[in-house]
Amino acid sequence: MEKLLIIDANSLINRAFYAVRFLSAPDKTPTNAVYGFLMTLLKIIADYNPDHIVAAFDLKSPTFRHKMYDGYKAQRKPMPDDLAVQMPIVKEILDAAGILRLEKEGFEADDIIGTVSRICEEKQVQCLIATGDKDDLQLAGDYTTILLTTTRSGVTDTQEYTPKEVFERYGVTPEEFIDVKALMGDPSDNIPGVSGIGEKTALALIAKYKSVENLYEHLDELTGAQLKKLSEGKASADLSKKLATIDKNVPIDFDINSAKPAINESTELYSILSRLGLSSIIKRLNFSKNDTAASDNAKNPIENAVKTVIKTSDELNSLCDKINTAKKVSLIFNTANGIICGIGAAIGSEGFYIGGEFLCPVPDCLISVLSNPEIKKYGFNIKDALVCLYGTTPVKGLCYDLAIAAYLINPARTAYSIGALCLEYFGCDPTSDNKSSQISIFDDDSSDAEDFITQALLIFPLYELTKNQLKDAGQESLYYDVELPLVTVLADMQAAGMYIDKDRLSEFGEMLGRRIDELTEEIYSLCGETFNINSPKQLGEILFERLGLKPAKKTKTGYATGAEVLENLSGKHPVIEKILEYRQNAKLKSTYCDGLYQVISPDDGRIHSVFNQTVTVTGRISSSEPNMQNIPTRTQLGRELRKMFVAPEGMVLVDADYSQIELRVLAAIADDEQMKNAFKTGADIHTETAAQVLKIPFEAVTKEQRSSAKSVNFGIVYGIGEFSLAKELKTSVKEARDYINSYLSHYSGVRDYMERIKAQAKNDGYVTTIMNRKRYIPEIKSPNYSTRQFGERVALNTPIQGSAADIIKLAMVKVHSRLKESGLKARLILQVHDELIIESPKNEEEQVKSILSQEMENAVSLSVPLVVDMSSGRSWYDCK
DNA sequence: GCTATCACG
DNA sequence: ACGTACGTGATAGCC
Repeated sequence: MEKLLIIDANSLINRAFYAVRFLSAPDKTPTNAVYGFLMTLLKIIADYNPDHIVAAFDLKSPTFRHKMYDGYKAQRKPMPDDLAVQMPIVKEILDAAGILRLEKEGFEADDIIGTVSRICEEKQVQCLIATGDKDDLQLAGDYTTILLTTTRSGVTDTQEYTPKEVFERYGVTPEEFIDVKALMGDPSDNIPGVSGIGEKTALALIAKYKSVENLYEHLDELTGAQLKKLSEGKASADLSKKLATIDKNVPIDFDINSAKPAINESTELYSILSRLGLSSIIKRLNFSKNDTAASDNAKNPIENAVKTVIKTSDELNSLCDKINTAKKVSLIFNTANGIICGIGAAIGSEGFYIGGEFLCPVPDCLISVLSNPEIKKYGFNIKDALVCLYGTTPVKGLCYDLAIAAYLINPARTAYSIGALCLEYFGCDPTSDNKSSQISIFDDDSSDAEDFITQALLIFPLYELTKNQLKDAGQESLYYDVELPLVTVLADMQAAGMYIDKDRLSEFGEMLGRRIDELTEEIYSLCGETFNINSPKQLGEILFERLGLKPAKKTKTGYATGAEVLENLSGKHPVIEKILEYRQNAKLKSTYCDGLYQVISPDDGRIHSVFNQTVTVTGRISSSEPNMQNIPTRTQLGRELRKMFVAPEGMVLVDADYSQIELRVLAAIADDEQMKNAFKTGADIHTETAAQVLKIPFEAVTKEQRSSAKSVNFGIVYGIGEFSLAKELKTSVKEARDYINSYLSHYSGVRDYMERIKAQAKNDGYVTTIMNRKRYIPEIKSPNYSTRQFGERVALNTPIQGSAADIIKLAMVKVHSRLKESGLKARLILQVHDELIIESPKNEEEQVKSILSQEMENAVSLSVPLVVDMSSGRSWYDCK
């Protein structure tokens, strides 16, 4: 007999969303409901092997039940956004899979399902209904079986319900199930039922009387409370029965033969699934080789590889010979604690592993391979190895870093491991496959060996795919001229580090410690109690309960006690300013004095921050362990810390920072004549803005007016809102709105740009920078207002912040190479987004300054000048 | 492991 | 009626 499967799509998707932990695609689109739904669907298909499949959906529009009863589903909360965005994706997938979708204005999925099942009953076709809701149990019939799915911790369990099972489980027939619901109601749909009658009573009554109507005819047989409840609830019971009854006569065109193929493994389906990163779904389907090769690849790209672990120096020598002949090798370094403890290498489909025992020191044959520019190296996170090899082995011929390529293709990726990339591009992860297989040649002490060989082997096939993607996205120049050379620049900076005056740092820390102790005592005494001032929870209780201050703001967990809140409270109680000072001192001591002290290298007394090239979504570099990009400067006390960062004897620090780079970038990409002119005159941009927007002479601009203009200039770059500007300016929303309007009518190019870039982001799904750096913005299509607003601000800001990042990165590459080719000892040691710091011998200072200003100001050619401010001094503090 | 806070551009 | 300026990283407290 032919078998038709009907999917109660909304029900299954909804269940899947709550049953599967949060998952997301590489572009951050949530996918847990999609994934869970498809897993359930595939399991049911595998278990029941239907000949036809249809999926029924609810529509947003009101149904006949809403018209009948205002309260219908009235209390239902709107779908979470993370779920709502997945609905259209599931539809897209079903369409691509050739699964017929049914939906009908004015009806619910259940009614469509009922109608289809009635048609099946009439035609005597076996009908299976996959759902997560018991509502459909009323549809069970001679030819109709309900598959009630429950998903627990990712495992789908199905219970079959034929009329027989319904009766065994509930003691009523499927039709009577409607009457049960009419009595007991359904809180999730807001069906009232009879107040005071629950599931147990309803089942018992219907088992005995068979229907609501018959029950009311025999009401005289009942007594007491039950009689009272039922008498009073008759109208409600009648209404509820109507609401609970599934309509089996929905006017739909449904021809069972239009639901032909079970699942069609189309190329389109493959591309959607791979876009979403749902490789485990892909694996379960049978896509043709052509599809999986649609992006040029076979399933396991390294199936026929040969793997060898180097055991002797002779073998290592002959490997090096091989590499010298091949002129091309992929390398993956196993680094830990600044030491290379292993190298995976591949030449074509031959993979090798060189263990740590051969690498301390690195043997000459390997050094000559690494430093030979003729031998092309394809790597992954090469910077780590460069840092390890710094000073002993110059590495030349770096021609690809896969991690960086993957970052440019989509900077929002969370996982950059080779395994994760392989999963994304090939639908399988050979690096994790290894772990389960037991291959005897690897069972000695080299447990890492196979993993690194596998990774090295995977670099080539991933290179082939990613390099084409870079080309298609127009990112070749960004990659080969900026990001790839930058790997070496960052490695050099990281290896160089920054010298710090250790003793002075600890003295400063002790000073702060003494002040913190004083403040602690004062705070305790002012509060009449000791507590942990560092605990926002305890502090909140003290301030807002014990001292009775007015809690201005709330957080998820309690009272907000941030600086902003406290500042508004200052004057209300003497302890507030003490707490603010305490906070400042505590922050400086713990994060900076103690934190930095711990990471001073015992070898050279310098701090070697890690510069991350694949972290930010906008293209900026980030700095960590420690973060050297957030050393205090805004307050005098904090700024003192910069006195600790010094150049060693005979050297100076040279500091160059771009003046207003983001606003200049904005002027250029928005092509705003007014703003470009403002920069061309060379006057202070904020004063200029104030003068222009307020239509007053430049000389007449007051400090306050300049400050407001500055806030607006910043705000524009971030995607300003009148509310936030009002808060920033401490003025009314109306005034803020007037200012923005006045600003935008003067800088009309900026206004146009804001509209243009948002439309573009909506249309393309991404925005780009001047060098074609790309960021996807799925949020901009969100049905949720604030999410979408966020997307719009990001669309506005990313090209600005990202283009500024492009520019300074290019400048860094140029400065680095100029310093090298000029044979200078000066070296770049730090980048802080719009600022470069070079440690230079005193006698090179002038030359260094000239290189910095030339290369930074001319890194790119914009329609506005780029201006660099330069300073130098013995300490970072002195660079002002 | 998450939240609140605060340091930077 | 709602939320409300972009991008980072480190620390401390707390579950």
